[in-house]
Amino acid sequence: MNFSSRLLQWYNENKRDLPWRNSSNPYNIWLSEIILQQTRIAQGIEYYYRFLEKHPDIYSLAAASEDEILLLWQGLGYYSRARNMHAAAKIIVMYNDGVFPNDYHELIKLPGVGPYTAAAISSIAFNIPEAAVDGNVIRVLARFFGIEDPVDDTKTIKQIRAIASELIDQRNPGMFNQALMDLGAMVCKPGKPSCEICPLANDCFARKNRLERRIPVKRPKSKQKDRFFHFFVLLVKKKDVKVFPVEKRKHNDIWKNLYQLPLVETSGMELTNEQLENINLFKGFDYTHYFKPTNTPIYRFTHLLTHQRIHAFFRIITLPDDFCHNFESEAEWVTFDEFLQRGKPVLISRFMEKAKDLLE
DNA sequence: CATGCGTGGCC
DNA sequence: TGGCCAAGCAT
Repeated sequence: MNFSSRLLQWYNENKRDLPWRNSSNPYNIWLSEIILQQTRIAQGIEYYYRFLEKHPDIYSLAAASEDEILLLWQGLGYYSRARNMHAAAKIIVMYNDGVFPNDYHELIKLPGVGPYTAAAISSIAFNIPEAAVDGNVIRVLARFFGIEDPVDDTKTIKQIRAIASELIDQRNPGMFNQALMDLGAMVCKPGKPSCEICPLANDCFARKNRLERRIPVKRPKSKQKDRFFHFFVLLVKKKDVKVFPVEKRKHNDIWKNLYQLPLVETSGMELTNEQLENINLFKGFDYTHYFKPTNTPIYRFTHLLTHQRIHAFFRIITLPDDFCHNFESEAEWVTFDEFLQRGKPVLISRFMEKAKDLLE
């Protein structure tokens, strides 16, 4: 039996029962593919249900606000996926009458849709023979064919795409692509591949040469950077209701367009009086009149990202009831419950839970 | 084209 | 514990 036949037979007997596999609706397929980019199924599956329930079709998604979509996406990470997906929905509704593009070259024009996702939608939803090459496929084919160049190199990925295009089953491209990915996820795993149950093991270069643990080869990773974030809850009591200002992150940095508390970023742990002037909100307001950084209780969190280690310090500052917030500011004042309805980084959510009693 | 973008699970 | 990894993409 050839590569494709062995693979498809294995898939037929071992495939996972995943919710989007019960659908051929391109909207559902697209949604699942965006959610699963760089994300484990176990983490993404609840979000898939949540999105479909709230926005069962592309018109519903396109009509939503970006804030609402980011709240739905909260906790899933890589938030540009949510922003791009929402933008793509608007484009499809506005310029294509809500009809999902059924062509690889049209699909890849959509924001958030790259070579992998365009091929996945093409093959799974429209039965077009485009090879969907993700991390799983790269690992399987690198091992099978003994490709020892770094797989995070664009050249190597292109090479593997070309190989996959030769191998793909012309009759069942969607099934072929998903089979290769399932094999990578369930059998040809990164750490300990289960070669003894692999349908391709007999002809696998890495298996034959005992290189399963050496392939795929990866380039050394860049170092983690330390960043120091000082967040402030500027608490004001209005008629027995506690409110505080929040702001939207707008610059091109982590968590773009998510909400946060007023922030000062410093180069080290310490926060000086002078640096308080860097708080974006209420320029010209003398914070030091109300508190000293050194004697205010601090809630500390360390938040790990792929390339950054965020050292976060949260301070709750109580301002007088008659505090006049008549300063130049883009701040919005919210209650604890209102803030829960804004899309936030997990770091902020963790703090909010910890400080719940003090803030509501 | 190298780099940055989140979060959680695993050992 | 800390490093690796997970259905990539944009710039």
